[in-house]
Amino acid sequence: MVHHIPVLVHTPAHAAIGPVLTYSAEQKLSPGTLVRVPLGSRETVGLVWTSAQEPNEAGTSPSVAAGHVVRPIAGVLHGVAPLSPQWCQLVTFTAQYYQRSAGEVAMAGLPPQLRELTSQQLGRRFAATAKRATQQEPAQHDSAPVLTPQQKDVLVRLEVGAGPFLLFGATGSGKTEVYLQAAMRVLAQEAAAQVLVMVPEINLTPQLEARFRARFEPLYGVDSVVSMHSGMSNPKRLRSWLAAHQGPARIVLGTRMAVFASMPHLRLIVVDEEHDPSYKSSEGARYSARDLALYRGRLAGAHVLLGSATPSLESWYHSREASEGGRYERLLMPSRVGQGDLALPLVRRVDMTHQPKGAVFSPPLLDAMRQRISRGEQCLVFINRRGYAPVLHCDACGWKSACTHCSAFRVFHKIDRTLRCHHCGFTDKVPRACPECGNLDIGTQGRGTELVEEHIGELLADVRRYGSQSAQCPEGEPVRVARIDADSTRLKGALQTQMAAVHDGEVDILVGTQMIAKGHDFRRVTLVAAINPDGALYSVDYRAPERLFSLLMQAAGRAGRDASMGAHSEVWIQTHQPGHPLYAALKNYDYPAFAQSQLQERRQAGMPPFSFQALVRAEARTQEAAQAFLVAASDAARSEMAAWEGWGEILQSVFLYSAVPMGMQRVANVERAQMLVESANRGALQRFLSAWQPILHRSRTLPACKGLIRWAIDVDPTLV
DNA sequence: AGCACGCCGACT
DNA sequence: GTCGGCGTGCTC
Repeated sequence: MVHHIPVLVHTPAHAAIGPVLTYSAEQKLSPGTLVRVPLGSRETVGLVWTSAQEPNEAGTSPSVAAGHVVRPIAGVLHGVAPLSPQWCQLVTFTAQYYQRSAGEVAMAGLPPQLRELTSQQLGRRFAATAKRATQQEPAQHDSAPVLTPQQKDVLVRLEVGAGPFLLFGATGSGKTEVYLQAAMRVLAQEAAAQVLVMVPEINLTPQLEARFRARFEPLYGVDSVVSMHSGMSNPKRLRSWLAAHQGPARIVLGTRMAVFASMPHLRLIVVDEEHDPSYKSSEGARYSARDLALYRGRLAGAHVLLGSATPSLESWYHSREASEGGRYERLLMPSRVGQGDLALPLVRRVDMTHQPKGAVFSPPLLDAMRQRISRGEQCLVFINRRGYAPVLHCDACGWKSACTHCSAFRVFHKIDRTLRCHHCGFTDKVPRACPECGNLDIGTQGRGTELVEEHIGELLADVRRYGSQSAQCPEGEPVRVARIDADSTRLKGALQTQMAAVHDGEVDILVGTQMIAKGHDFRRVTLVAAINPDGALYSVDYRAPERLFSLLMQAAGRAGRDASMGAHSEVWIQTHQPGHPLYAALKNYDYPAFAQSQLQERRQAGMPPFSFQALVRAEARTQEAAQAFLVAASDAARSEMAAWEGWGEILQSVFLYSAVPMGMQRVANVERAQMLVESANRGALQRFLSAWQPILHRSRTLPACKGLIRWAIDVDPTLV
């Protein structure tokens, strides 16, 4: 008896190939089974799927396009249990909601090595994982600390409530301990229970992993805590995946990709720093791991706990009182552990309009830094651009260091005397003279981390440090400045090494980008300074203010983590807008006030969460082709759908904006354009997008669109 | 997405 | 004379 088997393979949504392929097999195969199938001239891994077709008179056999020969399955990946119906449902939902093919989503959610290994190799891996799990070595277990009343209260509410929960907790209020104990309770309640914990960045996984390992490995054995992120080698990733899929992994820690981890007994999902933009994928299926976590939680009957000191406006809005329509339960942890409310650093705003013109560091800030350093305390300096100066320019002829491939300026890196494009990577030596007119006197514009590092070293060259460890040096020691940014941490492990140096007190001033605001606690830092954060106040990106607020709150959390120093810690903001409401709210650490004003603006402007958006992006050889494609596709949508029965209402509620060049119009000689689609009704937007997909695909071939390279739909986009 | 087939420029 | 660029088209 030959059966027809529906199979998903890795193909994009708009490929000419069907979303589900049909193969033949001797035996019936249940959905979720991994198989090897021939595809064209190659063999690839596929996933047995449930037929999307209506059952016909012959049963449930899926339809095959006329004239196609059905090829037999090459083999089954024995040893790997089928993916659960729930996991398949998560794939289906993701594909539908984010307008991609189920095959693409499914295969992207599986470890890459699954596609490369043979059935036998996998079988061996499978056995190895199972064996490791049985070799449990008892180890000293890290006992849980005494909880604050706030933490206890939150844990009780987690147990009695249904969720989803939004844990609104100040930096340092002990959110991680809540995650640990919530996980502990879930695991204790049910023999096979599993917990998924997500963090926004790879950098944050090692320290979290260490804490979870110390707490759970002694109780649940080796492999009971595994990580999943893109920085791992493929074999390690497969090992973690198998451990989660088979059950020995009780805790999975990871970045956004971990939301697709196969966890048959998932009971709790934690999304730490839930507001972080990294949860939104920016390539392939552009999913939001936070949103998918909520969906998956509902599907699996698992509790979902979102945590943040500065929640996303969406989550904040959804956690309003249930009587006002809120859907999440808001849990509060306002104060820092063991220190009371007094321990939050004082926020000082320096009015730069009253400071010497062009000063990078205002005199009062410099004085404050001098004092701290001479006492042996540390300072953190934030600047949002890496490199020495964002632009090089010639006064004589007006030449600027534009990138020849992108609509951006190339950044001057003094360290290796290069001009580098941060968008396409195009790099060459800094010219000695202006390339246009030969003028020898070319200057810099703006400032980056390298310049600030150099500059602060010079300004404080005379300061001597009399820390406790330099007692043997009565004259004191010179100031040591370090810089941490994407350039200084390019090498593997460099970030850890540099952070360790700061912890060990080998650095007095740390200059860096946002990178240093996240995760790491610096016990001896008592002053945090934002040199020039105003840019976000005028940005075209309507989410820039909330990102700035969140960054500054996180930065403030870096200061005064040590109880003895907390009392006099300070956050300095150099600004030309000292009266701006954002800074006023920050001064009081009043996120609710900030969120309320932002939500009010969003409501008035009809922006998310009061509307739903999608963006179609097009990339082409020329800007004209990119826009022509978008215009053609939207014209076709309007004219074709108008004739469809029952679509009047949908078309009326979906608004198509005009095609415009993207903010970064050209990258690596590719022109980019976008078109915003908006609706107050999520369902209408969804139905429109699904129906639009084939029209978009067809528009590609129009003569006016010659030169189009690719296009993609981005649902709930973050950049507008 | 892969991978093959296919038609035009600089090298052994 | 070949190697190799990536443009178009196909895969159950």
